[in-house]
Amino acid sequence: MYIVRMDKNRNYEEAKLQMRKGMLEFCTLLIISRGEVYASDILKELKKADLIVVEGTLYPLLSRLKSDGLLDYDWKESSAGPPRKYYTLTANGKEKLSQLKTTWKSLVESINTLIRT
Amino acid sequence: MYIVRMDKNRNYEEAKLQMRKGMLEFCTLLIISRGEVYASDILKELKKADLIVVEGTLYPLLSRLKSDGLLDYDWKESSAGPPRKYYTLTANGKEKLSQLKTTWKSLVESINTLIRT
DNA sequence: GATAGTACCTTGTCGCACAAGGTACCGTGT
DNA sequence: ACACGGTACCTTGTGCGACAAGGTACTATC
Repeated sequence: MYIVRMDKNRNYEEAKLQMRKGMLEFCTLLIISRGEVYASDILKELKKADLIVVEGTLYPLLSRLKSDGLLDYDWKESSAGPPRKYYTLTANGKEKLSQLKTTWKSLVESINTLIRT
Repeated sequence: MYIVRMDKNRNYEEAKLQMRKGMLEFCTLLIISRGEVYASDILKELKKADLIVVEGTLYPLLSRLKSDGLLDYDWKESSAGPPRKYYTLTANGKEKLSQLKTTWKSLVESINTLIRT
């Protein structure tokens, strides 16, 4: 006898309609899609985009994305310091990102319409 | 002897750097700025913009904005049904909205740059 | 005076962003 | 050899807010 959990907040079909919640996720995927990066790189990029994030936010997010199968990582040694986790998008991650891009565009469209009216 | 609460999450100076959290707030202010509306009107408009919201989300939000001095309301009778609360922006609300518009534009800029790169 | 429609609001749950703190690896200086 | 400063990973505890579900109250119609 199994109990089926709906896992509401990981429902990616509905995520389409909740873009505001996924901003950070979207940007993170976006940054990773541009090339292998590790956590500190991502933090730097997010800050450039005025999306303030701290480690305590980013690491759990990366773990979530990993366990959702959107990300993968490889350990690579650093010339100075401990090894780093370099993240890449999986096929699912790319798929997801492309959906999010579409949603993003239509959200921007909608809000710009609101602003102009 | 008073205890001073910092009330972290109502700090509107920092809100500039946390746009993603304020999407819903932003859109709500935007909608109200276009003319007197009541809750159901706002819900309809938000849904048009693909920002799914339910009553249980909107009412507390409106109360928060009211107690922050960004909104005001007047009771008006309806031709059919109970009276309605029609919301308007206060001076502070207009000020806040104009800040948020600026932040929104620069956020869109940043993300579009990320997308293009 | 029941029902249907509209409108406002509250309660309980859960995920997430954050602050703060913790572990571990590496090279350099003494 | 070992203490340190720098880097990188991760966890724990707190509070807010989005949501689902349920509740109150007013109006008109049958």
